[in-house]
Amino acid sequence: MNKKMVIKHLEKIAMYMELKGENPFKVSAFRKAAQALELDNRSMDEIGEVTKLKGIGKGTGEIITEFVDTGRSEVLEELQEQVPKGLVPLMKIPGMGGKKIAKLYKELGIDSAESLQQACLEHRVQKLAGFGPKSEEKILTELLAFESRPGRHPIWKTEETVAFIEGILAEISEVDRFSVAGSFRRTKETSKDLDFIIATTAVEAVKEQLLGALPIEKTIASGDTKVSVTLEFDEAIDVDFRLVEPAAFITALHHFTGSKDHNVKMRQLAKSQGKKISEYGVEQPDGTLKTFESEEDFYASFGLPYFPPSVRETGQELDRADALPDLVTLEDIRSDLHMHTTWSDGAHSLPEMVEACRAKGYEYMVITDHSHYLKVANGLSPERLIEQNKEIRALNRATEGIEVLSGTEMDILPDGTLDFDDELLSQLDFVIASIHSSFSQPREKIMERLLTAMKNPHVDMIAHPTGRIVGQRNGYDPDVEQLLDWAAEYGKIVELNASPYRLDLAVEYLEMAQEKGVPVAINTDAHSIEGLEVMEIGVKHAQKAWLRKENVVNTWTLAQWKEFLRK
DNA sequence: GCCGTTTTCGGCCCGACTGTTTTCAGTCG
Repeated sequence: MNKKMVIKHLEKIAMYMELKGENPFKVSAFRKAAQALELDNRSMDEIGEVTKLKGIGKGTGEIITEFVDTGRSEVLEELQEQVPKGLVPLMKIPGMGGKKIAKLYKELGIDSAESLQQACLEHRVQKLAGFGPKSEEKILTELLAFESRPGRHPIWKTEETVAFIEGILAEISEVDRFSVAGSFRRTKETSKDLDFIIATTAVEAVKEQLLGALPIEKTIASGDTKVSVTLEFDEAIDVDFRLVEPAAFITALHHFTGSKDHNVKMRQLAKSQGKKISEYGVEQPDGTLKTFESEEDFYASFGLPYFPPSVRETGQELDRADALPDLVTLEDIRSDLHMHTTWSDGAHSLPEMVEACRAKGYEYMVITDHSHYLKVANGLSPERLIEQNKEIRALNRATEGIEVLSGTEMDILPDGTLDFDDELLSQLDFVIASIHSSFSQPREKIMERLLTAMKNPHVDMIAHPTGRIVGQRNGYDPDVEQLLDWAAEYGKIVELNASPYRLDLAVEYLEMAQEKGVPVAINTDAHSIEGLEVMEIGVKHAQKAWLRKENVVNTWTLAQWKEFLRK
C-alpha cells in the first residue's frame, strides 16, 4: 500500500469531520497522524507498527490497518454518507470553514456551490443566525471569483512584487525598519500570498502612505496591527502587512516567517521552558515580556542555534541543530560554473562577466556558452568555440585574482547524439550537457538521451536536469532517481540551477542526490551580470534540502575541483 | 483522537480581524 494514499485517506477523514462540525482537536488529531506519516522517511512496510509513531494512537492505527488491508475504511464511508460530497469544495471559499458550511447544510439544505449561490440570490443565507447581509454578499462574490482565482505564485513573479513593495516601504519616513516574511522569506518556490513586517510608532501615518502608494484591488482587512489587501499586478496577489512596535520587530518577523509547523514546535519548546511565544515577545516564567535585537538572540534565548529561514519548514529541523554548521552558505561559494556571454545569448561580454565574477570574490569560474544546435540562442559552431577558447585562455593569463576556465553548455540533441565531437570537447576544461528541445518525447527516449551524455567521458555535469519552469511547465519528465544513479556510477555532477525560473533540481531530488553521494553544483546560468546574483536564491534552495558544503562542488577549492574532474 | 513521572483527565500554539453581536464565534495564518 502506497503511503501517499494512506495520508490522503486520513486527510479526507479530517476534512469530512470538520464539515460535520466535529471537535476541532479530534479533527487536528487526524491531520497530525497524516503528518506523522508524511514526515517519516520510511515506507509503510518499513514503518510496520504505525502506532509506534508519535501522533498515531489506537483509533487511527486501526483505521490505517483497515485501509491498508482492504483499501477502504468504515469511518470514512460513514462520514461520506452523512456529509454530502458537494460541501468539500466550499471549504475553499475564504471566510468559510467547517462550522459555517455545516450550518448552511443543516439549516438550508445547501449541498453544493450551485445551491449555495441560489440561496444567496434568494437572500435566505442572511436570515441565518451568525450570518448577515455582508456575509451573503461576500459569499456571492467569492463564488463568482472561484474559477479565476490564481493559486500559488511562483518565486520569479513574487520577486518583482516584493522589490516593488520594498521600494515603497523604504520611502516612508515613519517606517523604522521592515522585512518581507512568510514563505517568500523561506525561499519556497511558490507563495500563496506575501507578508511584510513593519516596525513603526506611527501606525496611522504609515498605513495611509502605504495604502496610497499600492495598486489596491480590494481591502480584505484593515485593523490597527494588520492590513490585508489584494494587489492588482498582471495577476492579483494577496499581501499582508503587520505593523508592530519597533521592540516587537524580531518576534513578529519570526512569527510571520513561519512556517506554521516550525512555530508550533517553537511554542511547544517555549512552553516546556515555562515561556510563552507570541508575535510581541517571549513571556518569561516571571511574567515579564522579553524582546530581541536579532533572530540569533531569539533562538539563543531557548538554547538553540540560529535556524536560517530556508530550513524552517516541518518543525523537524529543531532536532537537526547539530547539522546546521555543515549546511552550505553563500560565504562558502567559490565559483560559478554555468554562465553565458554575448558570444551566444548573454547580455554582457566575456571580459565583463569575468570582471563581475572577480568582483564577487570567486576563486574560479567557467564560461559556458550554448552550442550550435541552439540557433535561437546564437549557439557556437565548433570554429567559434575554438576561437572563444583561445580568447578565454588569453583573458585568463591577463586576469589577476580569478581563474577563468573554458567550457560549453552543449545540447543533447533529440536523436540522442551530442552537439560536439569528443576531440573538440577534450580541449575544454568543463563540459555541461543539457536538453533544450523535444521535451515531449516519451520518458524512455529522454532517458536514452541523458544516458548518452552520462556515458561520454568528457561530459562533467548535467544542467537543469528536469527542464522545469517553476509554476509553468513540468519539463521533460525524466526518471530522476535513475538519472542520479547514473550520475553516481559515471562520476558526474548534477546541477542545481539557481535561476528562480528553474530551481532545478527541486528540493526532494537534491535530498536524493545527497543520499546517493552525487555532487551538486549550484550555478546561476547567468545571461547578464545581474543574473549572477541569483546564487543567493540557489544556496537558500539548497539549504531547504540540507545540502552539506562537502557535497556542493562550488565550495571546493580549484585544486579539489580539478582533482574531481580528473577522476 | 492523542498524550503523559507535573497528568489516565484535561489539555491540545496564539492572537487578530470580521461580522455578527451586545460579548463573541468563526476563520485565518
